Amino acid sequence: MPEKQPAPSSHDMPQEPAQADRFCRARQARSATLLEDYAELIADLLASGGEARTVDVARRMGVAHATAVKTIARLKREGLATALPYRGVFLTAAGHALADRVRARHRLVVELLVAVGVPVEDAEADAEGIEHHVSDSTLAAFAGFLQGRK
Amino acid sequence: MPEKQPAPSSHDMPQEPAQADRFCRARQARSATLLEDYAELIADLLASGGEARTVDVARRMGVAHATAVKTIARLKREGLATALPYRGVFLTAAGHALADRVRARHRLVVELLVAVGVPVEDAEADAEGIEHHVSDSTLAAFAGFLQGRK
DNA sequence: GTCCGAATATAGCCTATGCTACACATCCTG
DNA sequence: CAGGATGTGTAGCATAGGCTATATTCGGAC
Repeated sequence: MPEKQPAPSSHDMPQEPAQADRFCRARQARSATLLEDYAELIADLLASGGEARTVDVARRMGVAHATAVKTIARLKREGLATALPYRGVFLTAAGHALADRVRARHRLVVELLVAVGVPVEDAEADAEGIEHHVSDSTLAAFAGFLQGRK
Repeated sequence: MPEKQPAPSSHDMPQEPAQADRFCRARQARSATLLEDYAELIADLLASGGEARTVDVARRMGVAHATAVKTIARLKREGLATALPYRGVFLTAAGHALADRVRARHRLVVELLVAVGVPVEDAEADAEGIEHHVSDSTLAAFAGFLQGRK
């Protein structure tokens, strides 16, 4: 048995278990993404208009309303939201807490991007995807960096 | 008909179509993520070991080998890879091009994160998720920022 | 050359996330 | 207060991306 030779490594690669970990974490972040986005959006709608209608949520997410209904059902299942039939959607305490965390993260990511020279519009758009993959450590570094250049 | 009043806006919200666009783009990026990651990993394996075995791909992605087989089938379907049964996996020209783009993006993201103070380990981990959401505009800004502080 | 273990592939199942089409409620208008 | 527009919910379908369990094939040891 060739005893797993480390390969002719003409080119560095990360250690295998560390790499698998990274991908697993990225996958997990991806699956949390949707609920986070919905929670944030619903919180924004509640704050700005007083109510969150499924049709508004759907329009703003850019999906069919049936899709929004299903995702809201999942939010309810996970204890993040409540809704009575034909009334709007509301967030539980947990839902609000999640939305607050996500929003803070989003703002910081946008600020950081802008600080390094990304146009505001692009920063907003990219932040929508990036925010879900920013670890606490990275977030802290962002805050420190922004602080330092004020 | 109340003519869609802009809502008591106690709190700013993005324009609705722009926001939907952002979410759509984020969703699209998310669905491209997997293929990009696989292409990059396979390219790395080919470069460092000379061959990419499905078992290695699976181990490094942190998934069951059956999952890797399925995703590789999708790569083939999309014209990014080729594979003969029981031989390794190879990338087409398109696959290599994709891998190169992804790799360049990955490196730049890591560099940027490190430059603003993120520990290398965390930068590597977060970049795995972030890289798929960085637009060309943002990428260019990153490059400019790094250039400027050299 | 045969046989066994490792690698590979297939099959079948599950959940998440989209969609369209259809059914039912609500509410505003006249 | 009747009726239609609009909002809401349900049903059924598709694909992506996980998994486990079960073949198959390959390749090296003997």
